[in-house]
Amino acid sequence: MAPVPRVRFAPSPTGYLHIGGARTALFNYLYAKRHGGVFILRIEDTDQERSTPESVKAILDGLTWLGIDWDEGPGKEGPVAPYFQTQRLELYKKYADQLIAEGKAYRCYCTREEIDARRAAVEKATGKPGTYKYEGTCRDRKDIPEGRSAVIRFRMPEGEGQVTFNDKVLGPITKQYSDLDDWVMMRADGIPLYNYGCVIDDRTMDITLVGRGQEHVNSTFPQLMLYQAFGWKPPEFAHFPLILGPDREKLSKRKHPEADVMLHKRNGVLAEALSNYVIRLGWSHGNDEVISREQMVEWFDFDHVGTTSGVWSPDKLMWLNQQWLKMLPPAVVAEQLVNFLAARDVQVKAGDPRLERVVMAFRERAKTLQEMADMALKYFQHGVALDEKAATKHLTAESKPLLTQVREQVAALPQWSAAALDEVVKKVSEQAGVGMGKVAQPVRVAATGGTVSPGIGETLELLGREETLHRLDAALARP
RNA sequence: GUCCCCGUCGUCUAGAGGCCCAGGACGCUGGCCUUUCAAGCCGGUAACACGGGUUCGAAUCCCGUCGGGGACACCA
Repeated sequence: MAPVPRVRFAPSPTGYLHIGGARTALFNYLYAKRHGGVFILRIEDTDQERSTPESVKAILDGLTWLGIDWDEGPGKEGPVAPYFQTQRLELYKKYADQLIAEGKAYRCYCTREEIDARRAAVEKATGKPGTYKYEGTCRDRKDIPEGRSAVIRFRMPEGEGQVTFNDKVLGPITKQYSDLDDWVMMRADGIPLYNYGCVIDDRTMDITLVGRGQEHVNSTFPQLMLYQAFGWKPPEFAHFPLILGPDREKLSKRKHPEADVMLHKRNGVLAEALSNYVIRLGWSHGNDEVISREQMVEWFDFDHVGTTSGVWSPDKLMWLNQQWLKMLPPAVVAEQLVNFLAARDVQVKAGDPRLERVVMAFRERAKTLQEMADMALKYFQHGVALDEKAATKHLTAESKPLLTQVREQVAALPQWSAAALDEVVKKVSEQAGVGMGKVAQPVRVAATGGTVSPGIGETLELLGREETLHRLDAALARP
């Protein structure tokens, strides 16, 4: 009987939720849901300088917005709590002591300055960066130098050897011992470093599979050494391809503003669309493009996670967003549109019947809620400014009599509906013996100020009788 | 530089030896529809990095070259 899969997302709270992190979270989440497992959120806040409570909140908010809810983690204390690394310090100490007692780790009294100097010397001598490896100065040190604090280093086994693991995405990957060194597990103040804290937590939280970005494949090896030293069976590993910016470098907060999940929310992207887009970057299910959360849960697997990094494409995100704008129930979209209208000083109460009509009218024209709000703006305002060019072209001496007819007939309409309004335009143009455009365009310009809008009946219906008549009159009154 | 990973249309990808002179999607583009703009529908554009093997047969397997990315901290 296989144990219940337990996976985790372990962000460090040093900023907003990153797109790459969001996808890592989503992959893990889907894997858990798919296999009836548990999705754990662990906060790796051991970087004292950079971790902030605001970042924790930002990450939680981002995940929540995307509909990625955790089974255990902050606010959802479970059997292996706590879920903040800074609250698990005794654990790290306990296991470090054990390793030291067994001679598999040791205290190192070299100061940071000494190490830095030696590294600089080596790199200067070889002329190559990244070639420094800790010499093992304190490996067999017996004395305890006065006035010096000690970090704890892992003791790499001597001699030939290699570490291998079978990645669920990449396949077997191997590293020679000789490429590793005695890395620092814990600082003098008892705060663990990533590779150490990560292993202790994954172990003590009963994680069965570690899914993370490919930037972590190299850190898997020292981590594996630790499992070996403790005699623990390591979890499975799955490394996901990176997401690249337009410059083909790893999407980073520094260089790529689009790395911010919530920026997209602010831009009017739907959570459904963003997660749909992001999951297709690095994973596929045949030719399917528009994928619901339910389908993701049903279909997700590591077999179809790709091995190659993907480039962020705003075009496709926009296309997907519109697909979702059209697929979601109008009421759902309307609810979100309210905020975007409010930001434009249009106060509409959620549930206002006009909202859903706006959504239906503009979801085929807008790619984002942002655009939709811009387009919808003038339908909620009183009166409209006429675009000069459009007015000059369409509000002419020839068109005005037609406009007047339309005005009279719609005023008398018993039912203010798009169909009835369209019928009026049709009738007027037929009677005048002109094409529909000859009537519809002047009406459109009068009603919206410009030449572009949804179907004319739809447009007038949206405006309402009172506002329509007001605008038609205003246009007619124009010299 | 060292180590690790990767290499199918501009981009995201399907493809697990013959179904592929390579399919879908975005983008771009021609047309249809049409009261405008969209949306929709139909069509076009464009790729297996290169060179060697293995095999009756390779985008798919192996090797090399080149190219790209990632990691090389008392960050995560």
